[in-house]
Amino acid sequence: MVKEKERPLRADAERNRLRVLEVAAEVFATEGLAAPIDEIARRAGLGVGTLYRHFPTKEALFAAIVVMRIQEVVADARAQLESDAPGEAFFAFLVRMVDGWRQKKDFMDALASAGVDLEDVARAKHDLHRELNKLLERAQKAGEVREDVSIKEIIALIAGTVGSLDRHGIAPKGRDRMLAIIFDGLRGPPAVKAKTPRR
Amino acid sequence: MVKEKERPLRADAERNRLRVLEVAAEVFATEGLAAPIDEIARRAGLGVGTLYRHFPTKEALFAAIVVMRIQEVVADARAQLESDAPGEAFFAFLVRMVDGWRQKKDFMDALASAGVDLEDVARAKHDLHRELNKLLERAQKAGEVREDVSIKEIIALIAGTVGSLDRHGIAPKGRDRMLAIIFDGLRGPPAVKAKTPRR
DNA sequence: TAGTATCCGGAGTGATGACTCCGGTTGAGA
DNA sequence: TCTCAACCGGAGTCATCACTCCGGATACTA
Repeated sequence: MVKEKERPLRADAERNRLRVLEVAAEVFATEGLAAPIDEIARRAGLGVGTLYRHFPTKEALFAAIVVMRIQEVVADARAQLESDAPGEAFFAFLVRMVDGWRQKKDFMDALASAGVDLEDVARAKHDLHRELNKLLERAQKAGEVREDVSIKEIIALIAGTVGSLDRHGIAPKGRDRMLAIIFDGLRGPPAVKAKTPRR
Repeated sequence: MVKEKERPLRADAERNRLRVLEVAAEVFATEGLAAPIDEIARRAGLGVGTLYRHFPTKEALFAAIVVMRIQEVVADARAQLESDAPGEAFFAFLVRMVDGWRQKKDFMDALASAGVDLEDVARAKHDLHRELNKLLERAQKAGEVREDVSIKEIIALIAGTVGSLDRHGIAPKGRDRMLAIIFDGLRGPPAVKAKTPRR
């Protein structure tokens, strides 16, 4: 991969780039990935041309946002690694992940492998898995989380649940119960307990 | 609502109607709801006109399939009510629901309130909730499932999880672990246990 | 077997939306 | 201040789809 000589963006260009990113993040979050590019341009007060100069395709724009979001989560995970209560840190992190993702359809769709698959996103996802795994392993070593589960499964569980919340119109109380179920399951033993015995 | 005098469909019409339903179910299941109508018509060996005569809109066609699917699940739930092991019946039912829905994106999208919202679908969903609730309450009375959870939350939990499976590329083993976590959580007590204590 | 209500096929229509192109504008170095 | 590379705006292009329309084909009835 040849590294291009990068000239700093002109002031107006830089300003517009950030504005597009900001507006697009909001629009995708509320309207979903199906939101028209023209709408984003309109809300940002820019022409579509400008938008396409900064991000060559809609997918690229979306990917940029996703990478941004993932990096936020990674930073959060790193912060939790400072905590000296592994279990608490782990579960608190999951709760924050749920709150942070709620109503961010864009991110939900994307964390999954479906859809966007650019190099940047792949790298960000890799980082995410690595950091979360640290958090998980620490909690497992402390005996606070069952041993037989992988971070991939936990992400799927949480992401799926978050996605379900608005799709099924679940109220905050329901959300708490759903999380409680998952958390209890995560704490519980590796289910050595046989299937519910027949009476 | 005025009831129309219904004349039985002509033989060829009836045949085509069923064929459309069958093909559309398969196409939606594999390609998702975004699959073009023309593609369905092509695979069914029919013109689009024929298709639109039987189902006035794409949404109506989709709704018909969803109703069909829900009715299958409802029938399954009713069968489980015959069992004399409430807990086992309940969990076995959930497992079958997961297997049945896997890779049926159409159904997944639709069970959620988002999207289709025709009367027929609403009624079918209502039936589904009613029957599953019987199954749940029976299991709860038998002490096999925690008391504080509603059927709506369980459906959201299962639907979300199923949706996650292929989006996150989870292998069968991972799926089993995810289900084990949820099931353990469902069996466990209403989490009276305080938050993980700080050391 | 003829007559006709019903049904079929698929070209055509209109709407939508991603993306391009280029004449006009602007920031910043000399 | 002058100059021009870099940037902007948005009308226009092209592809995709849901859905319509109507001349021709087909299944029932008498």
